[in-house]
Amino acid sequence: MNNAPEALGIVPPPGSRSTLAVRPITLTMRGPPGAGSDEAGNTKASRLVDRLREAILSGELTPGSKINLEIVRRQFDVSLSPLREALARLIALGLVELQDNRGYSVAPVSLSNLAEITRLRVEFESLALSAAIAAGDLKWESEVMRALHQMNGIARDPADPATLRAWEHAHRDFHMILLAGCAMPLLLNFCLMLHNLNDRYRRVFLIARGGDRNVAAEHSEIAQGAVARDSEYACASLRAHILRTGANLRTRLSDQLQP
Amino acid sequence: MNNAPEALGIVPPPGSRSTLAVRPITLTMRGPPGAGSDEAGNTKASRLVDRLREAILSGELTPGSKINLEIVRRQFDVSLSPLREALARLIALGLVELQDNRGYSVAPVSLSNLAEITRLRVEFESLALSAAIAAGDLKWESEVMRALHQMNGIARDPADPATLRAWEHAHRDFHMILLAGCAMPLLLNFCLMLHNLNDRYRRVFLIARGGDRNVAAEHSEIAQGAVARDSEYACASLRAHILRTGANLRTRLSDQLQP
DNA sequence: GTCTCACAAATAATCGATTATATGTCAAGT
DNA sequence: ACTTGACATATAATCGATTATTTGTGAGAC
Repeated sequence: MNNAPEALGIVPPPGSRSTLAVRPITLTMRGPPGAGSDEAGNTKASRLVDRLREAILSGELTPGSKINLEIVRRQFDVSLSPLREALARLIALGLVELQDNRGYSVAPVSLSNLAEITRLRVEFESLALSAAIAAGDLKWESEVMRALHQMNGIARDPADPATLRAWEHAHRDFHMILLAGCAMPLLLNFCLMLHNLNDRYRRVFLIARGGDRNVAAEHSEIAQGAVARDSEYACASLRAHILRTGANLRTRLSDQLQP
Repeated sequence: MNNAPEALGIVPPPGSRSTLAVRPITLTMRGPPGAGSDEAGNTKASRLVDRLREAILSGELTPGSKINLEIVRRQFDVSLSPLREALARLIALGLVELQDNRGYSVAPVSLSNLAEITRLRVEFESLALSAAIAAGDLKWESEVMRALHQMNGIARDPADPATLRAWEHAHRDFHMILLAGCAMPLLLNFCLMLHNLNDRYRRVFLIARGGDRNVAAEHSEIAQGAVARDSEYACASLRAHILRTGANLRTRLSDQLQP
């Protein structure tokens, strides 16, 4: 036991004397902080992760369906190696599942799954937001306001999917930047995952009717509470926002499940 | 947009008419419920996941170090494909990180990381335990008692690593079974991940001195509170247990960081 | 009719070799 | 001496082909 590390194919990090190293590497997230891990991505596998995530979140890949590697491989014009690697990485995002020797499948949707996502979002995002309000600095406040403005500046046109995607992107950015001040990378990752899963329900089951006027107001409310450092108010607004969306989705989903 | 699903290489789940399917597939976890995803694993990639996880949790793979694919490949006598896939899956467990074109590295350790793990465990496990107590049935109670007995029946002999591993395994099982009644698979997964990360700190930095007599008592306390359906008591005990371990680890870790 | 087994087709998993990218080294220039 | 750039080496990423496993199908037994 406990051989020299080199014997196991690992290279001690630079500047570490023997056992330990404390490095500031971003966990799982690439690119600048606050970016929803959307950056271009240099490798095929990374680009595949982005494309497949989008395909799943948009509903293009049916929830619960099996993923035929050969067909996807041809579709995206890649080899199996990066495809399998990308799918394996999507497990971390909660978007695909794997059964040994039976391949990958798109994460299914269900009422109970939606309920859990909503409940956990309430808990996790409240925790993150209150921590962010306690720890965040002026730069964070500014970022929140920027993201809010950016999102509210995008008009969602149901006829133009590009605007929908752009808004979804800005929306996720807003929520993640709001929480990013909490200085808890693991928690942020969990929140991002839940957000992704929630987005799928919204995009697949909530045919974006343009007149979501109150949503913009809700977001503003949350942001104002945050920059005013009013943790109670901000968290209550955020909770209400999440629960409202959740209830809305639950109705739509149960409609579509027993038609 | 929104082509026929078949065009994108996906196969609609059996029994689904057109868009939806609600299946009971276990998320990310293989094997019977309560098993810490430790089952043999049929594919090389799955076996690699288990072996690499053990290597990381035991500290055999130095925290923060880069992983040289060629060396590991030879070490474990596999090809690159399953190795990369296994590493990609370990991202989901929080044990490795990836930087495009710079390869994989073992997740680093730090005081702030430990602090976050401890804090999130307190939050998440309290939530899960109270939900489990509210929702769990007699079968769940019995499982908890079984896991408790199993764990307390294993004597940890510092001279024999096999006993240490066996206890770690039983310990993780106990904690996960305790929470398993909560019927929130996503939350359970988060708890499992945090538990894994915490285990590494304990195994690497806490040279198991055998006389951890109070730990057994703490576990019994939690279990008794759980089966007695005393949510307050059980959660308080669990919280105290987590915080005690966390404080203990913090001391050891900061000692080793500045020797 | 239905159950079981054997076989065939489909698909998942893996391998060995190749290509692309990053890292280290050294010479030329300032 | 220090920087810059070109080259060589090391390593990560990808490919095309092969192997292993599962799934579908049909013949035969009961």
